[in-house]
Amino acid sequence: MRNRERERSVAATMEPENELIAQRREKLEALRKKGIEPFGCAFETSGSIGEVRNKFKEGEIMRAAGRITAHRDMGKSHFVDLRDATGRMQIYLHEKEVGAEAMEIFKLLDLGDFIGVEGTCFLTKTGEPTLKAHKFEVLAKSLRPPPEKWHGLQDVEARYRQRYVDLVANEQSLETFQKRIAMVREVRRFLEDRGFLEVETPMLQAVAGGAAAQPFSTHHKALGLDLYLRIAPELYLKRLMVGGFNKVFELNRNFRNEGISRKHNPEFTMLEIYQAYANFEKMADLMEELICHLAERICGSLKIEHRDADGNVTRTIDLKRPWRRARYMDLVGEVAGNDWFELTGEERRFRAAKELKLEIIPQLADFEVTQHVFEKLVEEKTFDPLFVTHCPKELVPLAKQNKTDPALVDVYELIINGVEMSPGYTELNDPDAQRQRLLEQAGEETQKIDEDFLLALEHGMPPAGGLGLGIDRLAMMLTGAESIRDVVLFPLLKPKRD
RNA sequence: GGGUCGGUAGCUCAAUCGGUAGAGCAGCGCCCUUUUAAGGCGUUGGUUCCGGGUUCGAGUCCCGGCCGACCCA
Repeated sequence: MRNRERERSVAATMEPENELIAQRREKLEALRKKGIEPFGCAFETSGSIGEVRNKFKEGEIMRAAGRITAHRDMGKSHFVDLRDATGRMQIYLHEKEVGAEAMEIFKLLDLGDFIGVEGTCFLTKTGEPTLKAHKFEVLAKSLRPPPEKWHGLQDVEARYRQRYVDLVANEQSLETFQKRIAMVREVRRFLEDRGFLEVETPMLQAVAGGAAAQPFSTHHKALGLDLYLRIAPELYLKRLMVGGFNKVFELNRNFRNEGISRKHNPEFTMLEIYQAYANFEKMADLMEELICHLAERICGSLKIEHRDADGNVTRTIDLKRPWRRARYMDLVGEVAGNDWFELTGEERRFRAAKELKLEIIPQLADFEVTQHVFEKLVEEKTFDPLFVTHCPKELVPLAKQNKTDPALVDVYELIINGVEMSPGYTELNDPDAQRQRLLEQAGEETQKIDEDFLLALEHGMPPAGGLGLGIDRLAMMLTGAESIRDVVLFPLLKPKRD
């Protein structure tokens, strides 16, 4: 009694109830009146639905549990689809098998409810593997109706806000996330097989270093200490190099307090790898190998096809090795004229604006004008893999300068699918040069100097290669997602208010 | 931050020039013992995102706001 009263008051505090929800609540009560607890307990299964389907053998008894996603009512016999993330299994229900009482309970079930079934495997006329139920249990009642069965959940906002509904209603969305999960698993296997150790370094940092980005700030009460969520793990992974770890990686979240776009979520997943005694070229080889491995494992091919909603191929990315490697200056020359670097700053601005039709705001430094040309005319137009090497040092303060041209750094920037996918460096391990470079950059980028990191370098860091890989962007490339929000389970949105 | 587009039943979508808000699915009732987007007959369901304004009359036009998508910065 008391329970029921509490339930009513819970219901009453929520939004005005619609008829469909009210009906489901009535069924909930009706089940309880029959002595059935609609939010059941543990149910022994023969495995996930996918596993039951694999083990399926005519005549054998199996137990499966899942969500009811379809009901085909033939009068005395009923067909029900049971689903979980591993697949679908058809259940056949008939009064002869389960008894009249169970059929009364079955009438109180809805699409979206969870049940557990024990039944005999058989094939229908059309050859569909089916469990002929002899008993079933109610495992959980769903109080809200599922989306339309054919179109699924289309509303983009609802798909992000209620991803759990999206995953149930849209098979394509489920596939995308399963691919992402497989990708992350394969990255770990690949690196472990090659002797890399996975490490965990601080996400709360007193100085947010390792990249030029706005951090999120927070506060530790007990220490009275302002802290930042990390924008990169780089400086801690390098401390581990100092500590004697020669091959390490970290695969986890970074946070950047900046704009949200098709390519940016404030929290995103990054892989960083460091290898002692390597250089950027060795890291490029490793990256090539890793991404090809992932493509083969997840997509079964090095040719990745992106399709639109109608299934037409909109883009094909060819990952066939070896991947092109070209110098930054040569690539800019290809699109902006081979004399680009002989021009004065003024001439470059003029050409970029007038001939190349780019918007050049006056605040840009000279190297930023060139970088803008690079981003618009090279990066955004390059879909097959391209390693851009020997970038200007202003762009990369943590990499080693080139021996023959100190204006350049020994790095690659890997572009695939029109976006920067992975940077790789020959890491700077000279503490004095590192301090100088950070000071040069700190002026404009408000990057504070991490003195403890410099202290670590003074203890000696072996020469090393390092790389980063944007896992979200890689997932977009491998799944054909147009937006990062389609590969992040719960992307950041403004809360909905009344 | 700026621009463009969008928000209609639980879901997917209609609604002509400003003139009674509709359909399919889901739900509910009935028929049907191998269906699979099951089928047939009937039927319920609306704060048209929110707040103002114009008008005899607003889902539609105007202003403001909220949320989202895309583009730009």
